[in-house]
This record gives sequence, C-alpha cells and structure tokens, in this order.
Amino acid sequence: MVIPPQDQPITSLADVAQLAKVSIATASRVLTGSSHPVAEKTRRRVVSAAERLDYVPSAVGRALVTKRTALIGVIVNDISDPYFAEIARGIDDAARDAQYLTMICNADARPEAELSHVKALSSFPASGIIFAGSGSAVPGAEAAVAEAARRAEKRGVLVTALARKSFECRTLTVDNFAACRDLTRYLVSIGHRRIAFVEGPPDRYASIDRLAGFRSALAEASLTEAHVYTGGFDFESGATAARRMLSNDLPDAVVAGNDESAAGLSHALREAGIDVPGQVSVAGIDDTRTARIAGLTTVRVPLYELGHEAARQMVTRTANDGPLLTLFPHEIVVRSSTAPRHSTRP
Amino acid sequence: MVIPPQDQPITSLADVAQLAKVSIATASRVLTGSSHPVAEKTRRRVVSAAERLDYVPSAVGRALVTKRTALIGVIVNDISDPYFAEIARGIDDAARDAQYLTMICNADARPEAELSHVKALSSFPASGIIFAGSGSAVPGAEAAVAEAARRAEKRGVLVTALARKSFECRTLTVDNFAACRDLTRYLVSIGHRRIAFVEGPPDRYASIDRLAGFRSALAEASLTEAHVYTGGFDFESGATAARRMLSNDLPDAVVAGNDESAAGLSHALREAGIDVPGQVSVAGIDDTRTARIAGLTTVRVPLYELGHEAARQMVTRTANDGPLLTLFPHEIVVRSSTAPRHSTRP
DNA sequence: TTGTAAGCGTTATCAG
DNA sequence: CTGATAACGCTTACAA
Repeated sequence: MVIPPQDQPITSLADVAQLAKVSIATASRVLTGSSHPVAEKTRRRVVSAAERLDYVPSAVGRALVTKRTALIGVIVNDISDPYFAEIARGIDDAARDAQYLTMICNADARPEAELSHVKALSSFPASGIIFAGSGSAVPGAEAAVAEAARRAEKRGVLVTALARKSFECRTLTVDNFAACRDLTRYLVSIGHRRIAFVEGPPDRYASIDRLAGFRSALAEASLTEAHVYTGGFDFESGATAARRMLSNDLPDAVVAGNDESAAGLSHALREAGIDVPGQVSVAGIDDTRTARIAGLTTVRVPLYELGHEAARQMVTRTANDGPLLTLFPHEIVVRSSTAPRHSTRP
Repeated sequence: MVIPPQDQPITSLADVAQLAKVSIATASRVLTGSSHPVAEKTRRRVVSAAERLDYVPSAVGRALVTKRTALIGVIVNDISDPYFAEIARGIDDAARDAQYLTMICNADARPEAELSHVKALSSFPASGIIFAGSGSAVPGAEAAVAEAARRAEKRGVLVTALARKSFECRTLTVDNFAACRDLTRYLVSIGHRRIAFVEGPPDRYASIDRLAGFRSALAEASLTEAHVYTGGFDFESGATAARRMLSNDLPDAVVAGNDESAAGLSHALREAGIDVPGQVSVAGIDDTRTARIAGLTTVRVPLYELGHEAARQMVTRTANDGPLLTLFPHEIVVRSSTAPRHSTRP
C-alpha cells in the first residue's frame, strides 16, 4: 500500500491530554463517556482541550483495542437496483442513528465476490454483515461464503440475511411464497384464467419461492399455468419475455418475478401496441420505486424496514437473542397495470 | 463501546510467523508483497502457513502503521435515489478492482450530516471522500463542511466532488448549464414555444445551473418562459407541479429539473387525462433508470462513469495531479415523452 | 536474506 | 478520583 505524504500530524489523545494537563487515561475516560468517575473540573478541561484542538478520535486506534469497528457491511447484488438501494437506505438510517458507518459491497450474485467481501469486512472487523440478496439453491455454490460467515460469527461479527440463504443464518425477510401466491390469487379474483409467469434467475431462492407461490395459487383455483417464461430480475429480461409472449400467445395476465422485470414486460408489450391492462394485466413484486413510476400492481415488501430493523438489532447487539427467522408482512398494492378481465382501459 | 464476547482468538501475523518458523517481519514482507527480498523457500513456507491458518490480515493493525485504510467514503443525499445509486455503483466497481471498500453515507442534503460523515470518515481515515451531490449556494451553508474537508485533505485524504460545491475542490462533473440548455434547444427545434420549467431545490447549484441553461436557450430563441414552477428533485415534486400546471394553463412542453421530477410530472399529467406527449411534451435530466422506465426524453449524464473515474483516480492516487475541474460530456436521449408540437401520440 | 524492535492511538487494568 | 503502563496487530527502519 502506498503511503501518502503525511502533510499534517494527526492530533491524538496525547495532545489533548497534554493541553488539558491530565494523563492520557483520564482524557480517554472523559472523551469516551466511560463510567469511570472523573472530577467535573477535570472533565471540562479535557472537553475544552479536545474542542480547541478539533480532536477526532482515531477509529483505528480504538478498534485495535476493542476489536470492533463501528462499521456495518452490506452485501448486495447491485446497489443501482432499487430493491437493494431501498434496503441500504434503511440500514444506513439505523446505522447513522448509532454513529455507525455503512459499507456497501456489490457482489452481482457471485459467490466469489461475496466471499472476498466477507473477508474484507472481517479484516476490520465490521460489527456486522448483512446479506441483502437471496442465496443460490445450487448445492455447494455458497459453501465458501457460508464457511467465512461462520468464522466471522465466531469472532463476534453479527451476520444477518434479508432473504433465504443456503446456510443457517439469522434472517429477517418476507414470505416470498405467500407473497406471490397472494398476488396470483388477486389476479384470479378479478377474473383472469390464463396467467403466465416470468421467472427470476432460476437458481435463486427468491425466484424459486415466488414461482412455487404462483403455482400454488393456480392449483387452488384448478387452473394450469399459461406459460412460465425464463427471465431474470432486470428490465431487459422482462422485455425479452414480452417479445417471446408476443410471438407465442398472449395470456390474460402475467406475474413477473419482480418489479424491474414487470416494468420491462409492460414497456415492451405497450411498445408492440398491446393495451396494458386492457388486453393483458401485468403485476410485479417488491413495490420498489420502479413500481410507482411504472404504475405497477405489485406486492409491497417492506425493504426499508427490513434493512432498518436488521441494522438496529446489530448496533444494539440484540441480534443474538431474537428468533432465528423473523417474517415481515407483505401487502398487495393495486395500481393501473392490472384490471378485471376483458375490461377496457379507464 | 460494548466489547462483544471474543469467542475465538484472531489468527495474527505472529501465528503465521510461528507456524512458518520465521520472524513476524519476514511473514509481513511475504504477505504484503513487499519489495524487500525474501528467499523463495521461505516465501513458500509463509504462504502455506497463512493458507493453513486462513489468515486474513487485520486492516486495523495495518492502518495504524500506514495511517490509511483501503476505504472510500461517498457522501450522497439519498442512496435510494437512482441518481446516487448509479454513481455509487461506478465508485464501488473501481474501488473493488483495487481491493478497496466503499462506504455510503446518506446526508439528505443537510450540511450537519455531511459534516459528521466527513469527520467519521476522517477518523479511520478513509483514503478518499467523494461528494456525490451538488452544494448549496446559500452563503456559509457549507462552511463547516468545507473546513472539515480541507483539514482531511491536509492529512492526506483525497477529496473529490461530482457536482459543483461552494468550496474549492477537485471536481469531476458535467456542465449542467449546457446540458439543460441543449435539451431546451431540442424542444424548441421540434416546434415548442411555450415551455415551462420545474425547478429543483432552489438553493442547489444543480438546480440553479439547469434553470440558467433553460433560460439561456429560450433567450437565444427570443422566447419567454411559460412559467417556472418551484419543485424539487423527487417524484412528488413533479406531480405537485403538474397539478398546479393543470389549474393554471398547459404549456407546449415542460423541462423538469431531473428525471424523478419529470416522471412524477408526466404521471400526474396522464392521470388527469392529458396526452403526453400529444398535448404536452415532458423532458427530464440525468438519464437514470427512471427515465428508461418512464420512457422519458432526457439528457444523459454519465453518472456511473463519473463515479468510476473519481474512484479510480483515488485508488491510484492520480487525483493529486489531474486538473481541478474535469467536464464529462452529456447527450440528448429522445424517448416517447416528447413529440413535435401538435403531433398526436404515435 | 533474516531478525529485532520501535511505534502507530487507543482502551483497560491495576496501583496509587 | 488520577496516572502509569501493557496490550492490540502491523509495517518498517535498522542491525546482523
């Protein structure tokens, strides 16, 4: 590592102590708000010395002793995806309230990237690591990540997931199966019969659980799926599925694996002259800001709240007691991308 | 700070050295890839010992000596705003390539929050701090932030801004004035005459420069502005402006201060039965993913690239030599929210 | 080529 | 109530 020119010496606790004419120990006790008793007069001398010198305690010096930094690491697939951005915002708000800093790591769903991030975060070490995305159901795909997470935990790093992972881990999430089942039930309830699904990445638990929920709702209603299109969690995947749908046959309604995909789907459908929701209803999942902008019917998943609560538990170190799995409620949000079957556009 | 139970001792360089039967110094030289010569046989012993112990060097121990952590801090207004999320993604990609971690700090445009983040980042200290959002033109509003940034720089922390700030600072950005002027020129070129503007937060340089660019283009064409609506950089601000527009009088076209606002604007207009772009053309600025989803005509601002290049310069410590101001090019992107005057929807 | 040891800034222990 | 000091894990002169 390149050592940059150290133009200015850092003012350290020793400087504060010297100016206040106390020992380093006393200065530390005052500035950390320790419970160790310090005379009021002494305290004031230290505080004013610190202010005069614009003293900022060295996080590194402190961490060397406490073996912990006021850092929370978040491993996302892609921070520019609103799903993760909203989670990250919730985390950082809770972190900031407790004077913690939030580190964002993009892993693009690659286990090797996750692994290297877990290691980097452990090297500080961060107080906690939050896995924002769901895991891969491919056997062994996450083995190394699981092992690294387990080791980090043994060293006192709190680990929390906000979606189902392939290893045991404290988890705050929603019931993806139920969420997608409820959404599909809604589409059935407004008269749709031929309903298609656009899948997310097929190895992800989020995709798998959502597809299963979709199928469950259809089975309840004694319906068979119109078609399950392979897809992905991005706009382009939805658009691609739409094009295949157009050259295939149009269902009454489509459930997409998430909002991004639903947005791409309805965009491409409309571009081809299809009336959404007049001819085809389209629904997404997550209720990210994409859903609002595109006017999508969707299922609200409390992303901000998931992140906020996970981080809150970490900074208060409550995460160790709570239950291993906490489910947050979801809720259908009806907007203008769906309509009763055979209605026309309002 | 609470000291957590240290379930497991951290394996340190001493452990590696012991297992490899070398001194700590030698182990360090091998593992840091120092230029100091080490016998090949010794090197291999150290490497295999490190592997066997699953050694991860302590970032804190290292930072205590080098006075620098492999951390880049990014101060954004709101990471859940795609504008900032796309910048953050660019930064993290460059950071990750160099084995740096990215810290995201949400400041919601509040100088006090920015200040506390700069201090927190300095306390590590981070290698660099990137200000993603533009500054406030209110005199003195950012004085304390400017001072803290200046001090951080004196200690070797690199500081870069991705938008105009009220203090001198290495800056990579686009010409907001020209961007908005060019967009307005485009609307004029397709026949619009009565053109309105929806402002961003009035104290921000980004808002001010864009409004000035808008007025400049109108002046060139000897037009007067239809109306300048107060607004903001969010969806709701655009929607609010639309409602005032409806009870006022409809212009031929509207330029919004950014894409979020433009999305809210066109959403509310359409909800009120107005044909966009048939009756009113709407354009945004930035070309965030919001623009793609909403099908907005806009100006592409290379957000990812700005973040990527800023971070790249930081990790290579090139930021000290380059020019103080670097302008990145912008580009008009035409989508379906604008059309020539008096045309009907395609 | 290897090793010894100083020192980074902080907290915590223990003695006064 | 205050202070001296060990310890944390690492890098890097300097010595051998």
